[in-house]
Amino acid sequence: MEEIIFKNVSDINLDHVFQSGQTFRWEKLNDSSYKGIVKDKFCIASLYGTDLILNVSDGDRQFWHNYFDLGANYSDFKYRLLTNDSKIETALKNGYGIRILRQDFFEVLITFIISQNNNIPRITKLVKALSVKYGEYLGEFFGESAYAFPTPESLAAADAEDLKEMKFGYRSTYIPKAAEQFLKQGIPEGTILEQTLIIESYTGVGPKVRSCITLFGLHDMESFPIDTWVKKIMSDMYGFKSNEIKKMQDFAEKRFGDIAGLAQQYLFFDYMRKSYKI
DNA sequence: ACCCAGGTGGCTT
DNA sequence: AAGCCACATGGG
Repeated sequence: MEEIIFKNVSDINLDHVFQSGQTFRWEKLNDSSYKGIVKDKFCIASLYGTDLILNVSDGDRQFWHNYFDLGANYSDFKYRLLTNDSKIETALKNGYGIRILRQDFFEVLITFIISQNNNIPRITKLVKALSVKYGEYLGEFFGESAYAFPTPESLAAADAEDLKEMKFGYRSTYIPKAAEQFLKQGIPEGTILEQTLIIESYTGVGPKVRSCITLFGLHDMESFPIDTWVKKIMSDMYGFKSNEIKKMQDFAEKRFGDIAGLAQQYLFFDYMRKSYKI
């Protein structure tokens, strides 16, 4: 294990980063630390004041700098959101340390296919079980065997019947199918509109899951995923009816512009936290 | 026994 | 284009 230190990191809080429903591969250890697996690396991330300390199996500083999106200025983002909409202030305060991680596209594709009509604790369990069964063994890590997220090849070869036994339910057939399509097409390229069409052509991917994939897997900060929580937020805060999805999208685009996805994360995190009382 | 969770596919108006 | 409904599973 090697240590990487990023000093004076602003706008970061590990609970906010890892419990905002963007990744399902990090586990809380104590007040200041999480352990997680990213690609074929494991990591213990700790925050002491404004110093982000990583103990990692692979000390590639640039990789982790990119993963945590440390090149971006989130104070500026928040300032812009607030000047456009004073109503978002509470959510910005409660989720001040959210950052949009730069995650692996394929992992995001599969985990958000799993996420549909499901809840975060259960998604986390399923993603872990999937990694244990189909992912590469990385070694012992905090007294536990660590496994990478499965490769497209291994999931393309997975048997849907096995996935059913693992309780993936009706999503079982979607997973090998998606992996197979990804092997043929790779990461979608072109304009965001072209990418959108490709991503929604996956079975089990509709507008909401696609939106999460472009936001978290392609770092398209304009994407504004509307799930059951966001529907509630949009009706409680802004007076929309719960079936007015198109109107909500247009509103978000107008009000939050090129960082609507980030605004969504602050709102989602704040509302979900209050409802779950985590 | 119902309702809900980071919804979607398929079918019917 | 919009409105139903089935779909697996587990927790409240």
